[in-house]
Order: sequence, then structure tokens, then C-alpha cells
Amino acid sequence: MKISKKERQDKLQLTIADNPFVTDDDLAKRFNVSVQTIRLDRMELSIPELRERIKNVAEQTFEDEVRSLPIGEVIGEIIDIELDENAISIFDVKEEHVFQRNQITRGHHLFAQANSLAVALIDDELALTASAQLHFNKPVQIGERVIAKAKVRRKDDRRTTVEVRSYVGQMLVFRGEFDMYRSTTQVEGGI
Amino acid sequence: MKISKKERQDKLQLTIADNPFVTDDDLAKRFNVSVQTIRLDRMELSIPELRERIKNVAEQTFEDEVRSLPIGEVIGEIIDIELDENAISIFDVKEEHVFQRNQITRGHHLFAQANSLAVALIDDELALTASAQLHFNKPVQIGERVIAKAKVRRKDDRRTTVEVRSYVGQMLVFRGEFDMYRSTTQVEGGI
DNA sequence: ACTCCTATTAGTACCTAGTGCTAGTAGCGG
DNA sequence: CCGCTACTAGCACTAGGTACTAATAGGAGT
Repeated sequence: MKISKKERQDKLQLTIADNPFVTDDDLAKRFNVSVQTIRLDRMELSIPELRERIKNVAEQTFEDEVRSLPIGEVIGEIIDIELDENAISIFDVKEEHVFQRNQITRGHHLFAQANSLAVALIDDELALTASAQLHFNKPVQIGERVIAKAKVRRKDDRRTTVEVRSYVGQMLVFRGEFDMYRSTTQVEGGI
Repeated sequence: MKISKKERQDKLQLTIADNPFVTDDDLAKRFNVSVQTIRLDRMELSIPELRERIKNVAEQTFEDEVRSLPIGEVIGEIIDIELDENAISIFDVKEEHVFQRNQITRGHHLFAQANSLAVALIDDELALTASAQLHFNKPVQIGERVIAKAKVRRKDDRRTTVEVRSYVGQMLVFRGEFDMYRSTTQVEGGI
């Protein structure tokens, strides 16, 4: 009971896509053909050998790691800061920051840029966000550069209120007001 | 100019951790020793061979993919969902989620968990956050498990309001109210 | 000085999962 | 019967190893 070449190659493609870890030998047994036939099939379909497939999978994740880990402590790049007064950071929206289906920046990246800028702005050992009001005014697309401008609005002995406005070009895309604890007095809440 | 065995093995470990794709040959040249020495080192340190290392990286991501892709783009893991009603997700706080200096979870991760849960809850093609009020009630430490519970509060023809409460054990650590756009009508703002 | 020990190097046979190449066969259409 | 496609078989070779044996250099201890 043999299946056609076309059919076998279709199934071969699906099988490898589903599990890149199968050897030619496995495939030969699965489809009741010789190893050589499998190799001819792979060649016709331009499917690389097992080791290359595995390496590709590994390299993908490795790149993702180096791309997302150096978040360091501030999201975006601070280009200007005067402690307890104001600060500016830029954040370039890349592929990993957007929803796949519509290429719109995921909200937590805009929040992260604004919030980490607010934290950096506080001239204190420890600054924690107690609460925040956020407004997402305009979707940000992949490839756009977001410039966040933070200003200290109010300050008393325990709290600081920071307002952050984020722009793409002249357009206000995000606005947030962050109520921040400072650490000199003992903290009872906040992040 | 030779370095000690101990020092070489320490550096070897770092080198491989940094880049699992190096061959014994590369390493031998880098440390000016023979390939055999590298192999003895790897054996003493129980470091598997190149192919195994690559395979491990690939298998990890492959597992991660099946685990995280079907859920799509949610931060944390959804354990229960009733569309347009309520949803629950869990998020385990690891090293990469905290401030280095105090081991407290960075706010945007709590926001991301809550916000992506709110997005997932909306039974619509496209859901964007328009605005949000956040309250960070208690710092979350590394190693803790955050359980976010989302409930739809109000719903009209264009907007849905979702409330998310996040707990560590019995303790409320975060509360957020998300005002969400739905896509059926054209969007004018929001993320 | 001689021995023991560790570190290192060298070399061989073998393994897997292949590539690249040549050659041969089976079945079918015209 | 010729030609074509599909398939199979075998050999040499490759990378990046494992597993093993053997040799050598240098120092510590006696």
C-alpha cells in the first residue's frame, strides 16, 4: 500500500514542521521508503538536514533572549535627566513589542518605558509606584520611535507625583500620572 | 602564558553559557590547549557536547512555543477563562522580573499580566486598552506566584471595562481597571 | 635520584546523521 | 523496445563528537 510521491512529500513537510527533530531514518520507516528517497524529497523541498533544523530553532530563541534580556533596568534609553525635575527617554518599537495580528505596540511596553523613567527620575535609593492613571491615546506602530517626557508634578515628604507624556513625532500617544513612594520612610505598599 | 586549570574551567563554563554554539575546536584555540584537554574539562564539568547543547536549547524553545503560542500573547498562563465574563492567570516571578537592588517585581510585569488578561477576556477580534487606573498595593518578591483575576464590569456597544485584581496568596498586591476598546467599530485611539 | 601524581597531549576506532555522487532496477506510456 | 520517472543501493567523505589507550612533562614527597 503505497502513497503517491506528491502525497508523501506533503506529509513529509507537515511531519517535519510539527517535529523538526525527526531523522531521515525515522521518516523512511514512517513512509515505508528508503532513506535515499527521503533525502531526495528533502532536497526537492529544500528542507535542511536534522542538525541544521535543530540549530535554526536554537538560534532563534538565542537571538530572542539577547534581544529581550538587556532590558537592564530602564526600558528605552534615557537621553536627558535632571533628578526630581524632568527626564526624557526614547524607545524604538520593534517586532517583539507588537501584537502579531495588527502590528500595534503592546501597552505594557509603553507603560514600562514611562514607569521606569518615572522610577529613574526619583532622586532616592528606592522608588516604588503606588498607583497610576494611564491613557493610551493613539496606537503606536512597529518601527515608530516613542519619546517619553517625564515631569515631577508634586512632591511631599513621602510621595512624588510624576507625569509622563509619550510622543511619536508631535503626536501624543500615551499619558500617565504615576504616584510614587520614596524609600526614606518605610514602605507599606507599591512596586 | 598559561592560566591554571581551575581558571580555564571557570572561563570555559562562562564561555559556553554565553554561547552554546562553540565547538571543542574553537575552545581549544581560544584557551591555547589541545582539544583533548577541552574534552576532559567538559567531562569534569558535566558539560554536554555541542550537538546536545544545541538540541537542549532547541527543545526548550520548542516546548515553550507549544506552551505559550497557543495562548498567543498573554503574559503569564491563563488557567481559566469565560469570554466576556471572567478569567484567571498565574505568573511566577523570576529573577528577570525584579529590580536587582531590592528583588521587588517591576511594575510593568504586573501591568502586563493584568493587561494581557484583560485583552484576552474581550471576545473580539481586536481589543485595545484606552485607559487604566492602577494600584500597586504591596511589593511582590522574587519567587512569588501572582494570581490575576479579571472580571468584566461594564460593557456598552464600543467599550468594555475590565477589573483585574492580582493576589499573592490571600494578599491583594495589585488592582487595575482597564477601559478597553473593541474593534467592531473603528478605533480612534488606544493600544 | 627515584617514584608518584596530575595535567596535558596524541592517536586510534567508532558513532550519528548526514552530503555528494554513481549506478542500478521497476513499472509504465507511447 | 525506448525513454522516463520513481525509487533503491552503495561508496567515499564530513563534522563533531565518544571511548579508550598511551605517552610525556613537571612538580611534590621521601
